[in-house]
This record gives sequence, structure tokens and C-alpha cells, in this order.
Amino acid sequence: MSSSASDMTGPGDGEATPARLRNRPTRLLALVALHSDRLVTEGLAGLEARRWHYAALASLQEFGPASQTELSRRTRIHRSDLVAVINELAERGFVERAPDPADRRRNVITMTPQGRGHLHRLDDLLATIEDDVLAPLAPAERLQFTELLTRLLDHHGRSCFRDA
Amino acid sequence: MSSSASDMTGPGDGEATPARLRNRPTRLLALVALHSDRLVTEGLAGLEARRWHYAALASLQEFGPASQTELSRRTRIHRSDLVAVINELAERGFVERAPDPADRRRNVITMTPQGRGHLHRLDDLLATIEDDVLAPLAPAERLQFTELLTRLLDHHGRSCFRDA
DNA sequence: CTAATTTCAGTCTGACTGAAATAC
DNA sequence: CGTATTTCAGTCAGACTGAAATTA
Repeated sequence: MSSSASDMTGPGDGEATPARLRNRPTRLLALVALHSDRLVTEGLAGLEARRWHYAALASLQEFGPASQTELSRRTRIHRSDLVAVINELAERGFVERAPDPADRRRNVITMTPQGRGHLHRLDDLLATIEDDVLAPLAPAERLQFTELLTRLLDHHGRSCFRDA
Repeated sequence: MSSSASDMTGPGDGEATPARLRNRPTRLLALVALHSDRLVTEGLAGLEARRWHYAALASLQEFGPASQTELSRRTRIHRSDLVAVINELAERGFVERAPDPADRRRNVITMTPQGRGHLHRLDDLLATIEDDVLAPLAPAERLQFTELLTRLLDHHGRSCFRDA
């Protein structure tokens, strides 16, 4: 087993010193995600938005009004953090928070037309940012990258995240 | 309101409401990286290590002794945070911190034999964790995933990160 | 009474900023 | 003097915990 670790892409180093850091997928993932998150955060800041704003609005658009726990489950925003997100969105008139008549413990969160407009702007912005993040990849590779990420998320997301 | 938001999960919605959240690569990336980071952090905690410990040791192994700024550049650990990392590694005898005789502002960080042993343990552990993270991907897909990430990192890393 | 929902207060970690101390 | 290196104190955001208030 002496030469077991010396395979890989290395341009011929006989030693057992592969490029650990460069080839650790978990590290690559962390660094790329860090950079991606930074671009997204900076971009959204230009519209005074945060990542969670988009997630909440997009979920409301896709699946309709929801209670906060329901929204939390769908967006994976922690319930505690969702409070502030809804506050910020409601302040600007993008969502409405109304008590659920059927269960007055709940708030029903509904997107407003202004919210739809805001979501549309965020969508356009994110498309631009994603184009930047994925710049070095050809269109087919972008699809593949997304597909691989989706498979990874599905595998872990279902079992590990608090989902359903 | 009107029924304009009633598209939903249906696979055949002709409307302009794609599954935004599920298909945003930046979001997928963030979620997958979050989960990956969590597994790595938890795994390393079992050996009382952190991610930066591995990065520092691996860099020292690959490129030899270095000053802290140099190490910071190579590992992308912020100089301020590197101080604590080196402290922790030096405390356990994995690295040595000695003033550079050529420039006494600098410390030269050198890995010890115990450090090499520790790095080896971390390497084995990380291999296991990565196998878990990438579980749903076939071997060829794992290579491809890594390759795509590498291309993304190279593209952005060179230009954007404080590198050289 | 127990259980669920929203909310608040606070913790912990990673990434980062700014400045002091030391040496060039 | 200005510049580079290490170090420290502190900020900021995201993810999370625990518990109070309200209602079922």
C-alpha cells in the first residue's frame, strides 16, 4: 500500500504528497460557496435585500401563502431568524402578516403585488450573479453542475435537514 | 386576490414560474456546502481538530515551512485567525513557531513529526467524510464534480481572493 | 394538562476590520 | 520616516438554542 495515495492528476510526483488542499472536494465546495455567497450577498445588498428575502418571496410565489413554520420548513430559514425576515419584508410592503382565522397561533404570510415586483427584480439580479459565478463553465456544464448539486442536496437534505 | 399564484408544484406548468429555489445554483451551492461543512466540522471535532488545522498542516506538508503571512496566503486563513490556529497546533506539538533569523518580524512555522502523524489521521478521516458527502455520486461523477469546482475556484480565486 | 406557533434573548462560529507592537 | 509582520480586540452575519407568551 505504499503507492496507494499517489494516483490522481499529479504531473508525476513519486512521493505520497498529492495536492491535498486543491483536491479535497469539501474544501473546494467551501471555498466556491464562500465566494458565491459573497457575490450574492453583495449583489442583493444593492437592492437592500438579503438571501433570505429572496428565499421567502420565491417560496411564497411558488407555493402560495404559508404560516411561518411552514415557510421555515420550505426555505430552511430557522424559525427564529424568519421573524426578522418577515418583519423586514412586511415593513416594505412585500408581504402581509395576518393571523390565521382557523388557528390564531399562526400568522399567514402572503405576498403582495409589490412583493411580486421585488421578487422579479431579485430574480433578474440573481440570474446575472449566477452568470458571473458560473462564468467559466459552458452551458452544458452548468446544467451538469446544478444536477450534481441537486442530487447531493436531495440525498442529504431528505435525511439530514429538518424537512418533512 | 386573483388566482395568478396558483401554479404550484405541478410538473406541467406552462407559466413563467420555474422552481426558482430548487434550481438556483448559488442556493444549491450554499446548502450543499453548509451540510458538507457541518459533517467536516463534526468529524474533525472527534479528533479535536478544526478545518483550519488541516489546511495549515496540509500546506506545510506540501510546500514546507512558511511565515504566517505566507501560510495565510496559501491556506486562505485570515492572518488574524491564523494566530489562534498556530497557537493550537503548537500547543499540541504539531508545529513549531520560531523567529526567522533573516527577518525577525517573521515567525517560521514548521511541521513536526507528530504534526505529520496528525495530518495523516486527519487525511484518513476526511476521506471517510468526503465519501459520505459524495455518496450519491458515482466515481466518475465525483471526479467531474471536483473538476468543475476546481475550474470555478481557479477562475474566481485568481482574480478575486487576496492571493498574490 | 400537553402541544404547537411565534417571538425574543442570547450563544457560537467563521470571516473580517483596525490598530498596536515590533522589526525592517 | 514609511512599510511589513504578528497579534489582539472587536464587529458582523448566519445558524442555532432555550424559553416566554399565546392559543389549541
